Amino acid sequence: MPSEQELIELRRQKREQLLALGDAYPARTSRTHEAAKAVALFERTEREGLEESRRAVTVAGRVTAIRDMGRAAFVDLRDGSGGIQLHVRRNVLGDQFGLLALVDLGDFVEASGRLFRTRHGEVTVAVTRWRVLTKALRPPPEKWAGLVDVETRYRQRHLDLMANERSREIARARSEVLAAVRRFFQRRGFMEVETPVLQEEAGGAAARPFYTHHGALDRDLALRISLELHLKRLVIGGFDKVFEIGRVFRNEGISHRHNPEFTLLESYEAYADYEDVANMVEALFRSVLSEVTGGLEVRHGEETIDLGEPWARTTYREALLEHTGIDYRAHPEAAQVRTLALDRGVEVDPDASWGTALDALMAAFVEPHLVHPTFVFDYPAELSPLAKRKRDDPTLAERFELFALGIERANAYSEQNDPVEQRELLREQARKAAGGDEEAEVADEDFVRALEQGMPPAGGLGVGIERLVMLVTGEHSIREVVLFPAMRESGG
RNA sequence: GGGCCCGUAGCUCAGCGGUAGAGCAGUGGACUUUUAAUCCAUCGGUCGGAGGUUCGAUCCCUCCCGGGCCUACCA
Repeated sequence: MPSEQELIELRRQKREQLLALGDAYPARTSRTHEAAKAVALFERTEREGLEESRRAVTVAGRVTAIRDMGRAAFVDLRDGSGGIQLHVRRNVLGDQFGLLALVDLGDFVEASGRLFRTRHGEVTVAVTRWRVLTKALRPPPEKWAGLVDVETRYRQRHLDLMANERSREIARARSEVLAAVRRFFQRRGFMEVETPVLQEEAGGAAARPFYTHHGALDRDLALRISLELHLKRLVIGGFDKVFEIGRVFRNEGISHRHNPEFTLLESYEAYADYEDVANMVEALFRSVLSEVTGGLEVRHGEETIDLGEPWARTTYREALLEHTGIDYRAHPEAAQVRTLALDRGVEVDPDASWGTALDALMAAFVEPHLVHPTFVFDYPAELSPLAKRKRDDPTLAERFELFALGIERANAYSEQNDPVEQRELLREQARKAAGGDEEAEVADEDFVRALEQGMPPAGGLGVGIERLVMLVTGEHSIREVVLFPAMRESGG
C-alpha cells in the first residue's frame, strides 16, 4: 500500500474512534477568545499585576505542532488571529488525556483552561477540557522547510497558505489594496459600478478575447478585455465620476507578468483631462501604499524607491530620444522604424506597424530604466484610438502611461468624445483587423452611437490591480499575487 | 513563441552506470514547563511517463507531460 494511503488510513481509523466517542466534526464551538486576543488579555492583566491574570478561556484552532512528553504534552494551535500554546497533562485531564493519541497535526481542536506563562515565557492554556472540532485526513506540509514546490503552492493554495506566512501576507495585502482603492475613489465622490462580462464584441483594448456560447440564445459571446466602453456610456448617461474594479480576460500567453484573467481598475471623470488624471494617480498610489504598508517606500529586490518624492514627467518622444537617440519624427515610415529596431537587436515583426515598432523600442530601451515613478505623456495617436488627439499636434494623443520599477502601472487618456473622429479611428482599426492584425481594436457601433449622444470631456484611467499589488508587496511574479493563477492541466 | 534549468518517500532534499538514502511527518517505546523538544526502534519509493543505448539505467540519449527562471507581447 502506498505510504500516503497508509497515512490517510491511520487518520481514518482515528476518525472512527472519535465518532465512537462522540463526534469528530461538531457544528457548534464554544470559543471565547481568538488566540491573539487570549494572549493579549493575559499580557494586559499580567502587567496590571492582577490575580485575575489566570483567566479561563476557550480557544480553538488548527494543531500545528505536538511536543509529547508522555504524561504531558504541548500542543501549538493556530487560528486566523495567530497562535497559542496548549499544555495538556494527564493528571489534570484524566480520561480526556487519551484524546492526545487521536489528535494529529492539521486537526482542529477546542480547548478550555486558565492562562499561564511557562518557564520559557510563552503564554499557554493549562487545558482542563478539550475536544476535536475537525479530524483532518491528510497530513499538513512539513513544519520546518514548509511547502516549497512552486507548482503545489499554486495548484493547492490551501497548503501554501497553511505553511507559508508570506503567502498569507500577500493575500491580505491584496485585499487591503482593493479596500484602499475603493476608499480612495469613494472619498472623491466616484460611484462604483458593475458592467457586463459577457459581450457581443470585446472592445476597449487591443487584445485577443476568449469566446463562449450562450445556449438559449444560440449565440457566441466574448468575455470582456476591458471595462472602457461601458463605463463611458455611463458618463454619457450622466454619471460624472464612475469606477469599476472588474475581472477581464485576455487570450494571450501566460508569464510571470501575465495571467489570462486579471483584475482591472478603470475610472472615468467628466470635466477632467489627462493632466488631472495624472495628479489623481499620484494621489491614488500614495494613498493605497501608505494605507496598506504604513509608508511610501517600496523595496523590490535590490531597488528601493520612495513614492513620496516627486514623480518624473516626460513625453514619449523625449523618453525615446533620450534612451535611443531616435527622434521618431525623422522616421515617419514603419519600415524605417523597423530597421532602427532591428539594428539595435530588437525583434520586430516584418509587418509591424510604425507604432508597434516604436513600442518595441520603448519596451526594450526606455521602460526598464523607468525605476522611479515616471509619467510618459503624449503617445503617438496611432497607438491610442480611444484617446483625444492633441489640439496642437494631431499625430499625438492625450495619453500617458505610468511606469515604476520598469513596469507599466497605469494608462490614461483624455477620452475621445468626437463621435465623427472616433468612428473613423475605429473603422481604421477594423480595417487592420480585417487585414489580419490581431492587435487591432474592434469597432463597436453601439458605442459610437452612444457617443453621438454627447459625452462630456472626460479623463479615463486603467490600472492592473495585480501590478499595483506587486508594487505594494515587492513581488515580481503575478502568480504570487493571484491566489489561484492559471496553470496548464496537471499531468506527468 | 525562443533559450537555460528542474521533476527521487506525504513534505524538504542527497545520490548520478551495479538495482535507493537523510531530516521532518507517521508507527511503537522512554520522558509532567516543551517550543525545529530530546532519546531508542521502525514503517514508508511504479526515482514524472514512454522508448532507446548497455550485461545492467534513478543516472547516458530521444520524445512526451508538468514546473521554474530569462526573453518576447500585453495590463
